[in-house]
Amino acid sequence: MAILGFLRDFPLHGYDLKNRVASLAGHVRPVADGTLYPTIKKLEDAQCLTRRTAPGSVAAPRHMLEITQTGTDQLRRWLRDPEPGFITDDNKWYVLLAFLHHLENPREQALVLARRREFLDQPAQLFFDATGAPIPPEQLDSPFRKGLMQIHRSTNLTEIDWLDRQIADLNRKAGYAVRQRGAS
Amino acid sequence: MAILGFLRDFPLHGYDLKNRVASLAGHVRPVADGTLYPTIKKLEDAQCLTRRTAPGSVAAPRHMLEITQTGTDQLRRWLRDPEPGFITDDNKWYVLLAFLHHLENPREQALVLARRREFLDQPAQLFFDATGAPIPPEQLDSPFRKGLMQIHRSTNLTEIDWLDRQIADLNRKAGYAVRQRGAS
DNA sequence: TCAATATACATCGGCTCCGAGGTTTAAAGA
DNA sequence: TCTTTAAACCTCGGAGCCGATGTATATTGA
Repeated sequence: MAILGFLRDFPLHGYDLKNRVASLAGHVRPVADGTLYPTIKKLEDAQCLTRRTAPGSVAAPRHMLEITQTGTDQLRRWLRDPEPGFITDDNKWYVLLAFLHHLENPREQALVLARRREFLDQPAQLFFDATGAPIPPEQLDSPFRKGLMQIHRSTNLTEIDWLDRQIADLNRKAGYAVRQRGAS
Repeated sequence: MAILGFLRDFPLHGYDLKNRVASLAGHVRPVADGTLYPTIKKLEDAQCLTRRTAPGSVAAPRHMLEITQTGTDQLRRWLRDPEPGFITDDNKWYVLLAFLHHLENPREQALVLARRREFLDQPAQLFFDATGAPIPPEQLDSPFRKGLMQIHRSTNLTEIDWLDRQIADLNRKAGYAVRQRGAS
């Protein structure tokens, strides 16, 4: 998703892509050559991108990669109907968020944000005692577990706040679009 | 790490472990049978845990798992000197945090928190333009990328705040310990 | 002039993990 | 009584990813 997402902005060669992906997701977990290049080849085989050789600006020749219509469609499908992990795993969610603007319909964008919002709403019950009964945060003896839950709750609230404002914004935009279509 | 961490609290059988791991890390990404049971076997082979069969309270017989001294040592090594991913990947970091109390020395605990603190300190530069120049957050045209960076910064500050208070606390504790040893 | 470095691409073995499928046991319901 | 459900465990094939290794090219600097 990150490869197609970046290529949707402008054509890039593999090495550049590697650095951009590394800056985004890789801040957390850098992407290895052995992952990137086979993936590029897979996307090429699937006709999601095309490559043409260009002289390297500094050294070896580059393969300039360009996204195709097929690739754009694929990217939009991934964004519109993301796999569960992209909603529940923060790392993946951030990657998705970084390219959500490529889904051009504000109503569809809002739907994706709503899925995340819904996920954040369910209260996290992380720890249980020997009998299986949930332990409330204030009864945890480990200060680290206490902090873990504090941080989790606080960051969730921050994101929920942003999500709600964003969803309202997008629905307003979608509403205008409908009214304009209705008026024309 | 989660398996040994949970077993350090009290003995459990595999099925129970599965639910607990799923509640912790699995809130994000549930753990599959095909992952859990081979891992238990690996830990048993490495003498990190022992198992004895007990009648199932509800149905099929259970394998009660108990952590050994070797397992405790291994757990402490993982906690004391975590792999980079456990510092930089939020999911893994939260798992580590959930069991950090099993590292009993407050000075060692503080050192781990300091590693996370150091990581959070480096400013995240996530996006670049076509020339490779970094794009400042306020110049991003995508509201999602803007929000992404806002949330990232805000949650980082929350965690940094907690980390600093916690590290100070732990060092105070370690200081008392030293003074007490010195006075005796 | 020659080595060292950085750019840029590629492959391969190995490891981890998942999901699908399967087994056994006991309780619950029809 | 018989089926269904849930608990509890296990295995295997395949997919994905990583790290090591290797190659070619241009610049830098000793």
